[in-house]
Amino acid sequence: MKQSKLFGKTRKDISQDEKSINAELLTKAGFVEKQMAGVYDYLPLGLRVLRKIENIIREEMEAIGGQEILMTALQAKELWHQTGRWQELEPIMYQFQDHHGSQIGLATTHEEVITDIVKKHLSSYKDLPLYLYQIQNKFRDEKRVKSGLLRGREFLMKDLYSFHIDQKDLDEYYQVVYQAYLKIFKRLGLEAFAVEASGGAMSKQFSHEFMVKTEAGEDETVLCEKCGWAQNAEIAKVKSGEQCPQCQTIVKKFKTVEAGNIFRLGDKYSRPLKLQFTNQKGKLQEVVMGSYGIGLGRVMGTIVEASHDQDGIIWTETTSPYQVHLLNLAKNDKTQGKAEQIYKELHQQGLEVLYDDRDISFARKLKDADLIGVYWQLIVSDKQTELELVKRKDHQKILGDLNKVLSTIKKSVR
RNA sequence: CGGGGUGUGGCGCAGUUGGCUAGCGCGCGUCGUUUGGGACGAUGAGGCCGCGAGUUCGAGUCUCGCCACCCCGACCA
Repeated sequence: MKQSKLFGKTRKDISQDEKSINAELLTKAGFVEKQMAGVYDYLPLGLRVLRKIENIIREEMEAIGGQEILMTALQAKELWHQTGRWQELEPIMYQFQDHHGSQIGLATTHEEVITDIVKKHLSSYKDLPLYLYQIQNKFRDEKRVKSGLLRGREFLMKDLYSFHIDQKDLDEYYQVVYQAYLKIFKRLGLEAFAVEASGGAMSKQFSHEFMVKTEAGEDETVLCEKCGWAQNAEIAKVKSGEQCPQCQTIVKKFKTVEAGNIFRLGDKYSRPLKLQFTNQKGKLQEVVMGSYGIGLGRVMGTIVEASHDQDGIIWTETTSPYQVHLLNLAKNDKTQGKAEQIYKELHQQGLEVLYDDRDISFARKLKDADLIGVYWQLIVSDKQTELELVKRKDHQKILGDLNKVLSTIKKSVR
């Protein structure tokens, strides 16, 4: 992609009202644009990152047997009435009347709908277990939005729902998802750890939250840095400064962001909505359910919070909007041609390249590149005869010819 | 839900006790000089001062009424 054609410019100044680091950097770098408080548009760079996050999550969902579907955001009151959540969620659900006088709600979550859909296609124990997921927008009329992408009113979320014949089967799959989640966050380049939490409005049974350490976080977690034991500070029996119940190390309290969560729902939804199946003995029985979420925008915001410096964002290898940011600092024609050639070559090698071909000063190119935060920066210039490959993460520099550069990048990508 | 604040070129902001032609920075256009860490000069385009009413010789500025938005706190993924 030639940067001269890229939609979305970097900006030096943005509104002083924007307090969060993630929204500030993402806006300055041209990844997102705020439409309203807690509602963000994604520009080309931002969407590329979102897609990368999405693809990693999708791959891991498929790997544990998930089948992707897409449910509606518009939902009728009737369905929600049956579980009692039309009233329960009234404070955060967008509810309104359409021109026919029907009561409609925008989905805050999809347990009711998925249960209703599955009911139409599930009848026997032979149909179980079943794993369905979607990546779709959720709407929540938060009393107070804040922290940029970390708490929005419209946000993209991956939600997986599982259906089982009994609690035992759910418990086993719960562990599978647990491991898949750890893998997802690892692939995203985030250091996440699972903490025990109460199920909140979703479930009465124990659940887990996947937390990432950052000052921008709204949650507090008691964590043992040695063995990884952790609990949500709200329900933790062990307090900061006390000994870890597993390894006796002193535990500490950290601010964290909840990037994902998993719940055992049991029959909370299958009972009121009558999602039943015929068991081996020919009798009707309630399906046992689980639900598992990850907020994609929140993940994106969390990466920025957890990985940036004074100059800008530092994307992780797998979430960087492009793999390489090629910077043309040349002014004479010969080097200009060299940059063009390298751009074509990298492209042929199958690498995603953002090529800064703009006719502006070198200083602005470097500033912009640091702000945008692509994982690798590749600099072509008159002064330096060799190519300069810079890892944005630690400013580690590698000088060499194109072959050396290519092998370094490819080795890093694996 | 409580508290605080803001609406002025595309963006960020200033605008005094009401006063004359509404400014500054960034960005954008043109020309020239520059080129390894946000270069410089010249020149140009771009405004229903949130909306409505009122006071006044005169309103961005004062009064009243709307509308919209933002930040902080409690709460919540």
